[in-house]
Amino acid sequence: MRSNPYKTSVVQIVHIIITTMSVRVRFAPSPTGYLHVGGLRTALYNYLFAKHHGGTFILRIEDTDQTRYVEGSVDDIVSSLEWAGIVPDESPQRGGDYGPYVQSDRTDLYRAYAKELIEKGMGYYAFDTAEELDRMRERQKAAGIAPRYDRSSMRNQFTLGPEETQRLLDLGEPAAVRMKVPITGEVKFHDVIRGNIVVPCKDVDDQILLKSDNFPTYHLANVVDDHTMAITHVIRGEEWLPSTPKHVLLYEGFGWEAPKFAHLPLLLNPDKTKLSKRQGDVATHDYINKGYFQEAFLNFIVLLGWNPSGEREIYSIDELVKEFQLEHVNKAGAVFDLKKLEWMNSQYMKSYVTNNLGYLVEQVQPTLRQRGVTASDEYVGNVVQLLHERITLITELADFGMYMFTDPVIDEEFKASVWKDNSADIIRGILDVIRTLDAENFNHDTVHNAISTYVKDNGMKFKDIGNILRLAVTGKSVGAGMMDTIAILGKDASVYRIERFLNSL
RNA sequence: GGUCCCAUCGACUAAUGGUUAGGUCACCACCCUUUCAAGGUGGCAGUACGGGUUCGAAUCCCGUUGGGAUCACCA
Repeated sequence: MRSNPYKTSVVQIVHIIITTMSVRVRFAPSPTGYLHVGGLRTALYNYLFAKHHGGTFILRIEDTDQTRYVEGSVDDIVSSLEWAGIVPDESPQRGGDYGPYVQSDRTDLYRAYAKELIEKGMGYYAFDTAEELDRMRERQKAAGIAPRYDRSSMRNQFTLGPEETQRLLDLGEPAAVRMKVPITGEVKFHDVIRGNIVVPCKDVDDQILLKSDNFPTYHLANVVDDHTMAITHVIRGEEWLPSTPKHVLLYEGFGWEAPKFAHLPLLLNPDKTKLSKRQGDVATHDYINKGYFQEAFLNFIVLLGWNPSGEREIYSIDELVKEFQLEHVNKAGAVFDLKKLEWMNSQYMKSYVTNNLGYLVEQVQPTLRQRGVTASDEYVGNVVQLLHERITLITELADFGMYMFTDPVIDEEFKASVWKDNSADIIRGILDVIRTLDAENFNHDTVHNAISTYVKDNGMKFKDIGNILRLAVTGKSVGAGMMDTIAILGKDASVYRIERFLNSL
């Protein structure tokens, strides 16, 4: 195939024409808390798929359960997506031609379609109370059969008859609308990631479509919305797979063409269960607050379930858009491996140090100010450069590198382990050497040369002075190379620190 | 328990009937070295099991086992 570039390009062009016609996908979270990292990945895949095909990415809020609504969660979702750079083309905030984009603003629609379903004989009224349903399930459980709505024995329009049903309706009795699932036959559908799936109708429950509070359930609302919003591909988590037959049946009932389905593998805890709060941070804002880089986090999360080659790890968002293919999404769940995330973050750290140091300085300055430290951007940049290989998160810089901004605190344990009788004399000697250096021409090389000469002249090795010099200048046992550290501190600060240290002896 | 989904190194994955099963994280060793890192080199380690189909199977089919999801007037 490679040998015929002409053929390849024609195939590509046809592919592009077919697939860029009008891909429309949506991310549809419910405002019940924060944006889960699994949700972020779902949004990312939707976004990449849309952009890859030149299509439209839509944000829709699924708030049909009023009891679960959590104040502020829409803000969290929107701001987290914004942080990630996953910006919807249509959304409650932006609007669009297919709005409203909040389900609670669309309830008239769902009611009308529920009514249509009843008229078509695909839906029916049910009057059972929560207690009656509980008892039904208990009976079924006792009998050892699967809990399922028993259309033939419960209080619904079939067992009650048309007159009684109408009477109850007129009385304003609380009524739900259920889906009338065929007794026989099977539901077939195709999943882009998993292939063909067949489920016998007898295993599909008569799902509630419209609750007695007149709000729709997810099942009705998502089908109606996806159809009316002209969604072409439903890309969602695997947890929706078991209820997809219901949705397919609804599309058939309405006489609508169903969108293509793609069910994404789950994100997993280390013990392989569905990623949960109990075993670590699951909110996107947790990772934002910890200071993970946006690009690193996205890069990490996108590779959880999808990989364009297996030979490369670092991808820019543009490359991801270019490479993304639903067909290459894995079927099996992926463990969320923090260690690899940290590695990914440090890779980006390194690249920012060489390509975008200003970005890092911008991130560090607020945390320094919080600790009462004022330092120039230039100096902060130098320190970031000096220490970045020793931290994984840029937010750790202020803690790890505080000794570069304030008077050192002596690590007494370290001191005890390296301090010898002649140490003070050596430090004094080095201090004298540093004093002779030109403050204007004070850098790694001049410092290194001067100190090396001193070491050699006194018949020592660098090993003999390294630790005590570090102790005198930084107070700590770990840190960047001493010559660089002293050079960045500058002559005055270095002299001051060593003098201060000697005075404290 | 019913239904559905899934199964390559410890983890993320590549290999879509023909490779000594490749890469990355983690781990181990060595090198570098003034500490700690970073970096370099090398190593450990995998097709869950059993049957088929085929000249040839990680790859296709069946079964077993294991794991997961889901079974609400939640999404």
